[in-house]
Order: sequence, then C-alpha cells, then structure tokens
Amino acid sequence: MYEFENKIIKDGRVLKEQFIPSRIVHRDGQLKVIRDNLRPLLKRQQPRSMFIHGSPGTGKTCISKYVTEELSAHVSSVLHCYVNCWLYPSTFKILFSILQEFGVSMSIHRKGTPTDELFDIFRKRLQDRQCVIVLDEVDQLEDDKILYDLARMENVGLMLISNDEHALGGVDPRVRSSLASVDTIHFPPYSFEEIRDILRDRAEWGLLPGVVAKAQVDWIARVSSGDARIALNVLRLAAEAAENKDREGISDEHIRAALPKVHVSEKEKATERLNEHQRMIYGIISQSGEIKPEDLYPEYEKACKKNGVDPIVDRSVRKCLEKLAQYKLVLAKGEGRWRVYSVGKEAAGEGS
DNA sequence: CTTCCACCGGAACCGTGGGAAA
DNA sequence: TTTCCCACGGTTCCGGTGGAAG
Repeated sequence: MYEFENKIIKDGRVLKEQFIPSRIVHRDGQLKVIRDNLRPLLKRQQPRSMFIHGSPGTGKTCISKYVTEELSAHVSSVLHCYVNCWLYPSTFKILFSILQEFGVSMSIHRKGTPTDELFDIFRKRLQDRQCVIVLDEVDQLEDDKILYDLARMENVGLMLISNDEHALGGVDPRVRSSLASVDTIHFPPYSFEEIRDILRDRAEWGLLPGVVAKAQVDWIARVSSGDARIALNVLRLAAEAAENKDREGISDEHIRAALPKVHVSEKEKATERLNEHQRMIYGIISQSGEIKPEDLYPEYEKACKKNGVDPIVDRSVRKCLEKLAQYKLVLAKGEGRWRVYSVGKEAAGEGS
C-alpha cells in the first residue's frame, strides 16, 4: 500500500528470534543426537524422549522446532506440536493448544470441557499415528502429572526444554520414573565465532548486501556473550532504526542505541505478563532489595491504598509470591517463615 | 514446661466468565 | 433466552510449626 522500497532490510522475518532458518549453523552434535532419538519414528517405533537444557539464546527452541518440522516434512504421518508452558501452564491449556495445533479445536468447546476429556480426544485423534510434543519452559508447568501421562503414551516422543538444568529435579517420583529413560542434552552458550557465523548467516538472508560491516557483526557478536537471541535482536533493532532514519546502511550509532534496549527487556517482558497484584508485590520486593514475608503484606496493603486498589487476602499474596518465584522474577531463600524474598542478582544493588 | 501467637501452606470452596446445548 | 458446564483466580478454613511469653 505504501510505495516504500527497503534500503536495508531484505526480509525482516529472518532477523526475528522466532524465525527458523533453513539450515542450522553449528550445533551439529546436538542436532545429530536429537535426530537419532527421533529416528525410530521412521520405522514406526517408539522414539526416545529428551530433556534439553541450556542458557537463553543457545538455540534450544529453534533447533527443536527445526527438527520436528524437518521430521514431519519427511514423514507426513508424524504429527508435531510446540507448546510454551509459560504461556500455557495448566494441563488443560497444554492439551487444548496441542489439540488446536492438531486441528481439532473446532470439535471441542474451549470452556465447559473437562481436562480428562481433552486427554481422551487427544488419544483418539492420535490413534495409531505418532507425534512429537515439544514442551518449552517446562519448569513453568503447574502440574507435572501431564508429563507422566504423556511419557507413558505409546507413539509420543517428548522434547522437554528448560533454561534450568534441574527443571526435572523436583518432579514427583512417579513422574520421575516415567521419565527415567529421557536423554539429557546440554546446549552450551555459543562461542564468539559461532555467534558471528549465525549473525553473518542471518544478515546474508535478512539484509541487503553491504549494509552492515564485518567489524560491526563482530562487535555485536562480542557483546552478546554467547546469547544468540541478544545478538539477533541487536542486529534487528539496529537494522530497523537504520531503515526508518538514515537508510544508508547501519551505523555504529544504530548498534550502540540498540544494545541497552535488548538487555533491559528480558525482565521487563516478564513483568508485563503479571497481573496488578503480582506487579505491586514485585515492585515492593525490588524496592526493598530483601524482604521477609511477614513484612511484605503490610507494605502491600499500603501500596494498594496508594493505588486505590482493593487488596487481596494474605493467603492470596502468598500464592502470588509462589508464582513470582516460579517465574524466577524473585528469589526465595529459605523455607517457610524464615524465607527471604529478593529480586534476581542483577538488581540486588538498587533499593533504598 | 506449657500456652499462646503469628505465620505458612494444603485443601476445599466460591464466584465469575464464557461457550454449548436446550 | 435460560441453563448447564468447567477452568481459574481468589477466599476461607484449618492443621502444623517454632519462637516468645507465662
């Protein structure tokens, strides 16, 4: 609709972190292991489930999606789906979004269907077909029983992903034993050279030739400390800024401006998903640096009065704290009454 | 030592919202 | 339209616990 010829960006999608490239740069070892684990599907045999862990931006999500799509393209009878457990933490939501991806959402009503029934529908839909289910951010699961149920299903391969190496450490022993045979795969942070190669690859497909200098790519690779997500976001933001303003190539200034934006956003993004009360509680904790639960509620009530909000009861506040700790927005040290809440390390210095 | 009290957290319960069936 | 159903967030209730007071 607007006659607008891009001078910088050739294909913006390529620079987004959700983009799945047509070829994977580095990660050959992990790729092979994952393929090997899924290979039995080709012979209609049971695949081996996996637990994939590693820091943010190490390619866990990207490669899981890549492999499952590759597999389905190869063998059309194999279904696959991806669920982010932060967005869909309850058993109901997970099953619902699986069914949605399998194209059965029309036949079920979103409300009014019991969770058990969703599982039956899922089983029926599968019949003798095989599928791979990716559960990303699996540490955000509200009830780990679904892992037990899914792991015991024939024809289902699980790929459980988490930043937290010990995400499966705390699950119920019964769930634990059903996951005894999962293959644990570690994704270490990328090296400088690897990040550089990833950036070069994406720049080649996503940007027009010559708009970003080699030295600039190196710079971005160096400051992103092994996190591909950060690197790509810096490149994307810088490219977008250049496209919107100067349109003569990406300048160092564009990159410099993009850097802080990317680093701030992680925790900010997380707090956006909180409700009013959770956000107030989070605010109190981050302001006081460290706070005991008993001191927190009065503070919370004060904050409510100031904001003209009806406070929720103390028990509900404790539930909010549970949630915040699960989201890893706050750190809970100690048990029960001796617990102390604080925000993560990087904000520890601030406060009054 | 016993009693009391504040706080924690599990479990049952309730109100609400919204889609489906009657 | 009304009625029914169910997930979900919040509330109520309550038993357990350990420190403080008697």
